[in-house]
Amino acid sequence: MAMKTSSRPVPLDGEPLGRGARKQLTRERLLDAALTLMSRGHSFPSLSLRELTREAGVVPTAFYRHFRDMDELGLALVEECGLTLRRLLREARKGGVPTHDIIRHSVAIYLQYVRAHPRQFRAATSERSGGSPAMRQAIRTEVGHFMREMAQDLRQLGFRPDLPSETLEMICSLVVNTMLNAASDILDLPPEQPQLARELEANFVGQLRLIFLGAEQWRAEPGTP
Amino acid sequence: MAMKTSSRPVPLDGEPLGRGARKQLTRERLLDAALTLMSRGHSFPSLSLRELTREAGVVPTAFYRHFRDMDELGLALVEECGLTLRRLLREARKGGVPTHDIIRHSVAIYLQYVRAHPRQFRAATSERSGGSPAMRQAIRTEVGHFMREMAQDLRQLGFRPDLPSETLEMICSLVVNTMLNAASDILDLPPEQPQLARELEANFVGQLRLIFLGAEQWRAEPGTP
DNA sequence: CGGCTCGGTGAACAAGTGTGCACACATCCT
DNA sequence: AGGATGTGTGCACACTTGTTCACCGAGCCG
Repeated sequence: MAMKTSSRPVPLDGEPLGRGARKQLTRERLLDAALTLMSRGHSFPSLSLRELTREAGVVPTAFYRHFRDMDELGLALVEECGLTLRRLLREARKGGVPTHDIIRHSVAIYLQYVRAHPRQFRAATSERSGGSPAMRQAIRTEVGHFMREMAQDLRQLGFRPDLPSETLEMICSLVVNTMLNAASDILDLPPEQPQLARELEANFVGQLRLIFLGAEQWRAEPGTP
Repeated sequence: MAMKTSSRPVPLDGEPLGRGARKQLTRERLLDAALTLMSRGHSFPSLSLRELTREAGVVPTAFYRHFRDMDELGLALVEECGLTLRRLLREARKGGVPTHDIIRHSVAIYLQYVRAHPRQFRAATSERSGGSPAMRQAIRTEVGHFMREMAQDLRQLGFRPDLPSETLEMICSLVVNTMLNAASDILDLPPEQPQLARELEANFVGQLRLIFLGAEQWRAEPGTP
């Protein structure tokens, strides 16, 4: 008669947690496992349910206590990452009006943040055009929120108050896309190549400066330097 | 004894083809099958070898006559798509100096091309940050070629001859990224929504105009000691 | 305390997967 | 012509996958 040592949900800490708290904990473990596996090269659509639960340290069937299927987990993942990344915007909001040095500074902060949360950014940039149509749409919506917040911030900072919101959002969409591309590039270069990182960062700064240069000159008087 | 009607490589045409030609034909069929499956929502890393050969109309083991594994096929796919897309650049090269109407025109041509080759663009934008590290690197290289060609063209057209190649490539990299993002957006919107397509196209045109506006106003290093 | 809820478990299944092997047969090179 | 080459085939194997089912036992509510 084998001793069935079943039901050992949280071997880490012996603290007695509430049952709801415990549920959300393993739920977060599943989401975290997805991010971890993705950061190891797997792309989300190629993740298997079993692989995921293995990484999370639970039995495959436990998955269904939290999500109907992988798509649902994907959507939850997008939402969580979106929240995390928008927290970044709030932090970076402390910067000022877009002048050159401010851009350089913001870029440094941003890239530092990217490097500190590689799994989230890898997932965001990876599945932006990779996953299921539903997931793509969700990411697009999230990026849209991001872009709109940035536009609102620029307006509030008194940047080009003459421009209609439409134009401002067009500009911010360009900025956000550039930021995400830069994040993807940064995460892909070999870790022990500070020179490449410098070049990439300089490139990134240049692109943003170019964009804001164009934004400042947008619809300005033609032929008046 | 059952009649084994084996070895029927090409049931389509009875024309006797050279054996090497036949090989390349099924090779292209495999690549084509990959594109087709991807255009149906599958992302490349989630494609199975059997699914692919099924779509291509060959037996699974025949795959190994052409590629060692799926990764190798992926790289071949990237290369083929890169060639196809660079052909586009040659066509679009007939445009002139970047003025506003020229940009609008080029955008129209580009989007038309995107819509005419949805599978290639879907694959390119989808796996740009999605696939295996090797695949990402390959796509990055391909995009780099694209970007360099564009920079060379701009130079040859006499656009900002005072700018160093580095800056020009920085600008073109921004343009290329914007183009790919636009392609991804275009392919993702519902097919029966011309209004959304118009808005997206206007957005795209605006972003490119913004970039070139900034590029025209760009001045050399503002003092970096 | 006693029953109920419900997150987690293990066993089981059919279906699909990658890959090795021997074989057919059209094409090519002597 | 005749043998060599090499692409496509069929079969086989071990393995993983998603999903079902009954069951356990801790947490919660009366």
